[in-house]
Amino acid sequence: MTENTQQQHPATTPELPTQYAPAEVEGPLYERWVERGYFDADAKSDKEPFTVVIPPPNVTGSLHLGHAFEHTLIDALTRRKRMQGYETLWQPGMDHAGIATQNVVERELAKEGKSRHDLGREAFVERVWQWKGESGGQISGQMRRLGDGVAWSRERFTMDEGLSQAVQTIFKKLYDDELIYRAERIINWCPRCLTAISDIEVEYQDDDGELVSIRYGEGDETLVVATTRAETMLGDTAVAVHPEDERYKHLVGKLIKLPLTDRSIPVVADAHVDPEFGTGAVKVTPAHDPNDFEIGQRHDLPNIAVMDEHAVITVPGPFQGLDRLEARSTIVAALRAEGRIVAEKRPYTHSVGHCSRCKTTIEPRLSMQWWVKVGPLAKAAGDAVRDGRVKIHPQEMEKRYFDWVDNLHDWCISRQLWWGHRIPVWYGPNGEVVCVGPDEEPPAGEGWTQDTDVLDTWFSSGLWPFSTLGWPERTESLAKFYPNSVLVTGYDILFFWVARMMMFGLYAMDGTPPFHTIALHGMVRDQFGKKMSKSFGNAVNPLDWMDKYGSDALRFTLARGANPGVDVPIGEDWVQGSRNFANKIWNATRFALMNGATVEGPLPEAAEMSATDRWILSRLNTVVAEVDAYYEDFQFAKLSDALFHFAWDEVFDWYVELSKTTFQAGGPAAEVSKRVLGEVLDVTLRLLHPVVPFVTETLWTTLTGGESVVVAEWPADSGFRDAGAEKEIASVQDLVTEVRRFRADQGLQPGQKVPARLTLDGTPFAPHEAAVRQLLRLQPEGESFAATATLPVAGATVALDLSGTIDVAAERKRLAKDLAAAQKERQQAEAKLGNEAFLAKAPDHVVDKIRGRLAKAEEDIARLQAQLDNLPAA
RNA sequence: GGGCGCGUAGCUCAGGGGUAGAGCGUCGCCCUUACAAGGCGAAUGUCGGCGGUUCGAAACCGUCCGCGCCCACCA
Repeated sequence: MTENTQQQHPATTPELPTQYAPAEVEGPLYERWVERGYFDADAKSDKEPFTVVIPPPNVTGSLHLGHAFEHTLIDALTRRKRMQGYETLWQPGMDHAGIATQNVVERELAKEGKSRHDLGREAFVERVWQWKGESGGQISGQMRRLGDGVAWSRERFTMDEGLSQAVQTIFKKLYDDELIYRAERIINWCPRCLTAISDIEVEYQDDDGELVSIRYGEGDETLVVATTRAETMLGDTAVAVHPEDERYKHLVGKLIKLPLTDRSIPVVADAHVDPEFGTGAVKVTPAHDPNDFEIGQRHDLPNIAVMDEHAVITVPGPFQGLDRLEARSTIVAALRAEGRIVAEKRPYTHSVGHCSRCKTTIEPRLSMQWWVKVGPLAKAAGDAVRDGRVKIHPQEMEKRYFDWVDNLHDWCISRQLWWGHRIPVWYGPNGEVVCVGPDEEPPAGEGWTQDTDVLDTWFSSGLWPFSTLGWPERTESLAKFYPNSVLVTGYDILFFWVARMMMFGLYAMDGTPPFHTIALHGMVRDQFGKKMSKSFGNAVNPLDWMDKYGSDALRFTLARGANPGVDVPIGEDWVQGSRNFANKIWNATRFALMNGATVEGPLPEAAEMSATDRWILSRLNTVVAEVDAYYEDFQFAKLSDALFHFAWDEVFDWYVELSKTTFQAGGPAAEVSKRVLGEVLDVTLRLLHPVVPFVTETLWTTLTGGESVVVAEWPADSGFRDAGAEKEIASVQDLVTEVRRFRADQGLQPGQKVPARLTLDGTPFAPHEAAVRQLLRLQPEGESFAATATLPVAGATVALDLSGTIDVAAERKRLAKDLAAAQKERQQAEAKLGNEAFLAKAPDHVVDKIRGRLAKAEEDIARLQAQLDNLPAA
């Protein structure tokens, strides 16, 4: 350190090369953090806890940019809290993701030409565990690369033993409370995955279909029904009409012939039918449509299933063995042959449900399944948000949440899969249910069999906030870290996961909601705002960008795009920009080290500091306060942007540049500035650390000699503000900018020295003369000085000797343009101030602002006029 | 069919009653000993259209147009 700070030339500063090479430093830094136990969470600690769980990634492969984004936000939050002195727990783990993972492994098997049935259940599950090992390894590798400060020793998996215990315990509790039951209902069946899925696992999309109108009945007693799923007619057990529909009143209660069968079915009156729609008569297939099922229940109709689990027709006869699509066209053809198609098929776009995992069209099917009775659970979950015990951020999302929990149907939790938590229910020889749970063995003897189904994967992830802490055991960790402080997750799983955690958390933890705040983020999109997907070819492996630009660059880019609840686009150029920022911080710190910036000891008294020093410290503390406020509101984009501009624009481009002459001159003023520069960098690096942990760690430890910025103290606003210094430096900036502009306009090479006479009216500018001269390459005036351009800026005058090189015409034109603008500005301001209504109604600060604007305009006019007058004749 | 949100610089997005902002991109000049992954300077918008409220509207209200998302049992 000491050696380092004595160096004067970059060539002899071996510790920090001129370019930041992230790939070389990130990996070792991360492992050091882990070894030192920074990320561990101690349940016995006296510190206030800060808990956040990872939304457990599915073990279906590797992490994508969406995970990188989410992890960046969570990691930044916890790193800040850790620096603030909280006992932080960032709970890691993964999700077995039942159907998703099973599908992935089945696809792998298919490559070998095998199906899961070739292996059998046990071997298949073994195979999935093997897959889980590989996928899990990749995922944790990516998390380390990203810098996720998780408590690795506490890593959990939704299928590990403790969590299985939790699953069985809550299942039993719910069953005993009659909140879990078994019933035969219409469920969403995926004929490809061969399992039931819950309502939210169905994705509806508008598909093109054909609506055919079919005449049912014989002779006078006929009516016409329309359908897009003609094949289901084989299972029709009624035709329904509206009770008030005069057209059909005479038929209600009668039996009419069902075409293609030897059955006749009743016409029933049911208010569900919309008489305005189609013909006003609806075919009723209770075994294959949820609405029809309900009509069937109301009218005591039989349920006739016509398809098996593969959606193949099972009704004996000509259609048996056809799959549903073949059956559809074949049946329509047969009906047409009988003259029963009254209106030809017409194209019809309608909403069709698809399996969210494999996109296969769902077949509604009557089936015996296990259900969670959600009523009381959902009520509690809604109330917890309604009464403010749990906050949803951004608040607009609350509406969606209420919409969901207030209108929830019972949750089908059984899945006909092999990978997952097997349902802890045994059936006796006569099919009677014996439950179960972790503490009960099934009765000894023959004939008892366990349910072969597994639970919906969200059943176990719904327990995540407390199952990971040891529940149902009343562990120290549970006491310390439940409820979670905040949940950070995507709005896309608000219903799947968040609402379920709310329901289960409140239920299992005696009414204590699982978290205080739910912070929802958006989805990562490509640089054009398009959804990322593998098939579209715009998906990015986060590792590629991390290898190329560093983890910090990726994290900073993602954080900068993170407006609450809004999707975040990202493109490679932007990551590159963030890498440039990291490099900029790197080099600014090198500069500070080379110039002997110090971090030891108290800050100098205000009276000892230059206006430049006071200005930057004033700004620094303002930024500290801003960043804190933004963190509390999950405004990652804002806080990242504030830090970016403060560091780059204010500290690096102005403070450092203005201080160079001070450093060069040496003496007491230089010592003061060295301390200030050290302070500013020290604090800025700490502020940046949660978002860009790696580069800040290297720089901060080098600068301060501290152990690690991970455990450094989070900066506090000292309260220091100096409005006078801020104003003074703003004036200096104006002066410098104006002269730079002039130089550029006049085509003066940036490096070219120009003799100049600086007249600094009043004291404020005098101390800055040396800095200004250096920044602007202004030399002392020579004997032959001939002022050819004069630029008075807010109390200062700069006369430049341009030795006749000035382009007078161009400058005159420019000045005239500016003068016109200033005059217009003055006119507008005068008009406003002359407006009675404005003066009467506008608030004082607005009026003052306009007055200020007028004054500024007048000053500009005077200055510009003077400049014009001082221009030599062309 | 309901609900929510969005249309602001070439692209992606902040902002939100008191003179239009950022990043990236573009143009010009510079390797000025922290940094060319850099410095300095510049250009760029009828803030989707039309009405209304207001002293003042990109912002608030209405309406229309164009997008997106969520929910829903339209056969």
